[in-house]
Amino acid sequence: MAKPKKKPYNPAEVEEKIYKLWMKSGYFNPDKLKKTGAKKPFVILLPPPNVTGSLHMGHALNATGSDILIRWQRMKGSLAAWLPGIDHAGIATQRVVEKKLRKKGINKLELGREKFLKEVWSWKEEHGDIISGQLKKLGASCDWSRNRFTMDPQYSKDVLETFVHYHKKGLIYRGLRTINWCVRCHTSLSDLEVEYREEGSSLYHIKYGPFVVATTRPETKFGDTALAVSPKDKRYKKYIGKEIEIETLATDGDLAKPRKIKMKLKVVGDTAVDPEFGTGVLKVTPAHDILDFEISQRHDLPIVQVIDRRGKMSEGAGKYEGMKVDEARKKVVEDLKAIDLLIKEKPYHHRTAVCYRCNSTIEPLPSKQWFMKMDKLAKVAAEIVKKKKTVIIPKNFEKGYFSWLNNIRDWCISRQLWWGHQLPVWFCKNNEDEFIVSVKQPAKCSVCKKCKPQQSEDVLDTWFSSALWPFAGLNKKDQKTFYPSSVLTTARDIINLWVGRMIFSGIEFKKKTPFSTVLIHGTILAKSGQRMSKSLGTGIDPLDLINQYGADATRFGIIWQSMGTQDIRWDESAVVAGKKFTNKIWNATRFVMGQIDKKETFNANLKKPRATKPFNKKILAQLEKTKKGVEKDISNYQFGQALHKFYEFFWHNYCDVCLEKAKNNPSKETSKVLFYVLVESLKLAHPFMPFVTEEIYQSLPLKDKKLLMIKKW
RNA sequence: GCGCGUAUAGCUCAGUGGUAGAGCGCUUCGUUGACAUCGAAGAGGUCCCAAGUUCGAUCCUUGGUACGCGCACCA
Repeated sequence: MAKPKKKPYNPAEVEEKIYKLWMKSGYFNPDKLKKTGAKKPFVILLPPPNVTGSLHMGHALNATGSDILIRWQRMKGSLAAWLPGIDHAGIATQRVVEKKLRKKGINKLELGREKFLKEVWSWKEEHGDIISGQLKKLGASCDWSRNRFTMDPQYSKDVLETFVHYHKKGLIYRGLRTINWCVRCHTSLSDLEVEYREEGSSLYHIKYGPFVVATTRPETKFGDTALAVSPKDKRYKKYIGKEIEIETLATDGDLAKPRKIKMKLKVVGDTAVDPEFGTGVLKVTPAHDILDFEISQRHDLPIVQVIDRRGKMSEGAGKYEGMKVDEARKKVVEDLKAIDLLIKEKPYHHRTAVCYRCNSTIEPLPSKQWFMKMDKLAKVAAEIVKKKKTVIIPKNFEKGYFSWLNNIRDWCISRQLWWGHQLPVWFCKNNEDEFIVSVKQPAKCSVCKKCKPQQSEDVLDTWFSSALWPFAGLNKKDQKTFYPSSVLTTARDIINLWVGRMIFSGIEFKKKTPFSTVLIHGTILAKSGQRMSKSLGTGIDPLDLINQYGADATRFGIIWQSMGTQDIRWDESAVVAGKKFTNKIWNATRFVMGQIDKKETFNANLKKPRATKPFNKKILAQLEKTKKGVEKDISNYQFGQALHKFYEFFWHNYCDVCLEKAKNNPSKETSKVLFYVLVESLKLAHPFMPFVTEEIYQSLPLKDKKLLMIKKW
């Protein structure tokens, strides 16, 4: 006779049901948790994923770590609160919606700001919950009743009030400066939003009168307003402060006939110039290079713009006007060669600035933008970490943090986008540069006393609003309970972009650092060691893993590989191990239940049974040791180590030895011990593998049992 | 350029100043009572290289090499 097939544990049948059970219980919400006697807040902020995002391995790693901490603390009796939310992600979202409209043949500009924003909002309504749903699939026990969006009315109000606050304090100003301009997104970017890409290019040596200048960007030469040398450079000392006459490329006349023209250029001495580089002479092009702009400010040099906002040569470039920058470079080099001003061309490895969102070239351009003065705030942010009010784990990231803060420039906070928090700035219609800063629209202009001022078209940098994440949009009572939070777990690439800014914002507005610990987890890489990315085809979708192996197995697989804060070369075999392990727990339970008298029920407050038999004594001792080890590891954020300990105990001590012994020595004592160890194991495993443990727990013959999720640790 | 990290089994990684470990994979054997998503047994390692400290180094020190990452205004 054929043996009936046994059914292994099937996560698909269990997970959704269990998540609903948790949601229905309300214990994700600390208000409800309070009724169980929980008092001491333990708060984690979910780094708000972009509204455009969908769950990737980084999110999954981050969320699993946070969920382990939150579930552990909840079981330990803390008032555990995991506050989720979504970031409006200015540039990213605007791009997505623009693309979508373009496919339908709709142009953003034709549509107009108001209608475009309507489109973005409806896109948000449609997509805004996707990532929350994916986090739920992973088992994340966030307090969804407090789900925030960075453009919720209250959140937006807090953002605008922050702007007004800083402006009143004199920390926000408007100014014309050369800033990073993305020619595709058509907006300014902060220094932190610029990334660099290695590119082979050329270093051109060009004749400038008595000098030779080495540059990678000959096409910007029409915007030169000086030459700069190091004040210490003996070769050039005599020229400093003088005007020299040079021969250069003319911008007028026939494009086909390059010719020379004479012009005068001032020579300045500036310490920013490295005498060792190139020829030691720098052409100062204030409009198209940020360093050059700074030099121009120190020496009071004029700014001549020759490239426009589309990345094309502008009027200042004369006959080259309208050419794309790359084209112009080729042509200018050709022309310089033709008139014997190009000395040589050397291959050169160069790092080109690109937009962190769209990856296209950044063009430094002069533009009127809003800036935040950073010197004082940076000092505050550094102090907090120096004094260990906030501890960054691992410690070596502190170095980068400090070096960023020590060399910081003012933060460009305005963006030329439509999607975001529109600046609470109102311009007088009769005086271009006069404005009023106010959250509400002023009824009458206080400058000209006549007009109805018009709001600035700009919006704020997304990171300006994310900087307020630890408290913005929360009501007063919640702020009191949930600020400051406990641990922030996040990826290393946003330490400065986000974490540092949250720290000084927290001090500015709440007088306390927003979190005592920042845990920087590793990065999950492809097995090849490459970065996981969709475009490289190296990405792994955690949802595929969940569908194939179950959420518990996926979490197991991630945590199994998370040893401390090391990067992870992703290996799916760990998820396979996780699936086997969930099944092992499932089957061990079936065995234990078979050992127990069917009519017997246990008190939910199970006491440690007395053991006389050696193997029973032994397993109880091993359990205690494992508990201690797991507890210690979780406290130290060593999630992988904790999971390995539990695995070793459950599989190799409990199942391989203890259960086998029990087969040959059945007794009342043994079954009591087996049952006790099982229940304790479920508790230990729950933060790591919440679904299967809860499902089993619910099936146990326990009187007055509640949820494993809130079972006392 | 400066800073940081990593190098241990076929793969992904733990670990320890004194016989080297796990998961996955592989080999052989084992299916009538928890589990074949299993059990038992096993193969598989110059612990990157060199020097130093030490009675003893995979571990500590120094110097290399390789790979990865971060920062910077070298035009």
